[in-house]
Amino acid sequence: MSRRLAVGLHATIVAVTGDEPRVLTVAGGGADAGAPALPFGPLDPDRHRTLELGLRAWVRDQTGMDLAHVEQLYTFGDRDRGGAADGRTRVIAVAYLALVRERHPGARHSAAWQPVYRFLPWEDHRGGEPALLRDGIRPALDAWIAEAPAGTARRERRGRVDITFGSGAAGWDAERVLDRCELLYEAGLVAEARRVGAAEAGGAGFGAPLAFDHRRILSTALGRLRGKLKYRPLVFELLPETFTLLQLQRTVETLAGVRLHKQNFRRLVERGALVEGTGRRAPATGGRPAELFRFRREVQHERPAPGVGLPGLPAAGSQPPQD
Amino acid sequence: MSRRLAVGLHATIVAVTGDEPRVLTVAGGGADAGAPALPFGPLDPDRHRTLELGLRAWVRDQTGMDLAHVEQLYTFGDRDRGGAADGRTRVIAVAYLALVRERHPGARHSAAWQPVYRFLPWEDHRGGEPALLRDGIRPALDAWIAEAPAGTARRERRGRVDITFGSGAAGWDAERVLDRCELLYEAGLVAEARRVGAAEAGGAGFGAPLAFDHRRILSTALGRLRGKLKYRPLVFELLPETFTLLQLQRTVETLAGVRLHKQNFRRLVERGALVEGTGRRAPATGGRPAELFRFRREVQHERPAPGVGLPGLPAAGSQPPQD
DNA sequence: AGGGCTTATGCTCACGGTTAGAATAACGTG
DNA sequence: CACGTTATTCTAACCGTGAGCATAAGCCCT
Repeated sequence: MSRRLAVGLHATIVAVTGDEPRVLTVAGGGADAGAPALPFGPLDPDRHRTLELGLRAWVRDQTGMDLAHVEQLYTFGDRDRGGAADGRTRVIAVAYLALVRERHPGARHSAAWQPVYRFLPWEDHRGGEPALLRDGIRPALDAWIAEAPAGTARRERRGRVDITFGSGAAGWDAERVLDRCELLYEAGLVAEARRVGAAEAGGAGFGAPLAFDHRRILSTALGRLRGKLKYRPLVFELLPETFTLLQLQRTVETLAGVRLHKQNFRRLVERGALVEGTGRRAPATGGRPAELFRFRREVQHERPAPGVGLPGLPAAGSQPPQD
Repeated sequence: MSRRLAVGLHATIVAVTGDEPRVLTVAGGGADAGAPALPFGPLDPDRHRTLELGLRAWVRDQTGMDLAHVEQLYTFGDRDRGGAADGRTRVIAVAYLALVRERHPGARHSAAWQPVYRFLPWEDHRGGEPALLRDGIRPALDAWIAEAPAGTARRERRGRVDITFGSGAAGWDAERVLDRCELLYEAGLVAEARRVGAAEAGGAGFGAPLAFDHRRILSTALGRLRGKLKYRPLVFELLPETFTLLQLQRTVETLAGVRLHKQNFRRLVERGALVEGTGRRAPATGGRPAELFRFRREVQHERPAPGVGLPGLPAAGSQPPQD
């Protein structure tokens, strides 16, 4: 009996409000009835001329939202990834990342904004290493390492944990979101993990539940976003027309999950000519009032890789001496 | 009348032989009967548990090749991208990049290795800016710019050309392969471009013809490969077990399309502990014989982002001072 | 009005990595 | 044995980044 094929267009719609990155979720259907899901809709081969147009169309239908920045992330097609109503259809998921400015509360349907770090609590290092990571996840990972037969297999596990969670000499690599997610899946430490042992013993796993393989998609989105901040002026899609440099910094920190040095951040942004002052000042919030800045859209036509610059990697726009 | 959906798995299989990157092509079917195509096969929802396994399966079937490194690139789904035998089926293409070591000549089918730069001749800057670019493409792009109505539209085009082809203050960005490809499509300067004007006037366009939208896929592959070299030890998938540092450098240059400073390349590779000497020396080729090196597979478990380091961007593994 | 708090903004210094070459070593050949 | 060729080592200038000090400009309180 040959299965049918369907293509689902999945949207990870991200906004930043109140120092917190948020993602739009809907009430999850499917097996995991209770868990929220990322919104998605099927590709209609007749009506949708391109995949991205298809995505935009049904996001508008379902939420009334017009997406600003949209980019494809990855295509998931494992047979057991879920997402099919019946057992007869194989659903391929093409996942997208979308950024929206205003926190448009959707209105219709069951759509709701949820803090991203509810689903990936180990990713927020703005206040240092989260307690959950130190007291919950690392010990659980150590146990998972110890479970493996001593020798190569165990060393293998230890190596992976060190690299992805930055336990060893290496520091925390903010972009390895997906690697961490996959590792936690494998170790049976997230809600959806099918592995019985840890789930039964330690409870439901870390991170709020998400339907199907949507935690993987969300992880891909966050990782991509963090990486791309460095060499693309994506942040500005999430900010209002004018903003203070601190607002800008907080938004970046929020997504990167890391605190940044204020003066240096400032220097990078200004030297990169990413913004221009508007002369106006923001309403004071207790200290000296800050100047309001505006994104200089022209940079995109001036420099090859304008980004905001995160620690660990030099701003990608830094030019080698132009001989 | 509702169309059927099909998913095609497309492989960009790359090897490096004789200082030249090569890609495996097959005789192209479809509309553009003469042009070679990238090999691809349909996803079988019943037999293929994952997309990648599907790809590996039919590549083995068709060419007897076992792929080492395989990674997903992008999913193309425009309605007019071609690839369907009849008009009733909408074919979504999931494109993959695969690296193989030995230049296994395929044997069966019409598979053949072709130099990558035959299809993207403007991408090879190892001998300085190629003549084709200076004398053919840039003038044609200037004409395309001049075609636009003066004002914003024209400035827009000029900006895009400057950024993607590095005409202005910015230098050549080796990774923007896809941007350049898209721009040439739009300007009607590649073989498959449907735009009548330039194609009729200037002949068949630049670059050897490729079927369907496969030039786009190849461009995506080369761009990704160039980008990833910097933070992943991918080159070693393409090299024999042992190699000299010059061989390594040539392979990187070949893919990056750029010449590198020998002494510095050396220093980066050695300081990054990517390789270890084997004591043995290579057969002399006219000068002092070089030592043979071997890839240190352990690095992958030691440092978060081991790559070979290309100019313009610091080696991605460079750590900020660990407090 | 002035001290004290808070946030914004400007500036400096040291460190480490990168660029670009010079200089030296080791091999074959005429 | 000089010479061309390739390998390998080493150095000096330069630049971006990380980190912190110092000053400016608002508010609130007494």
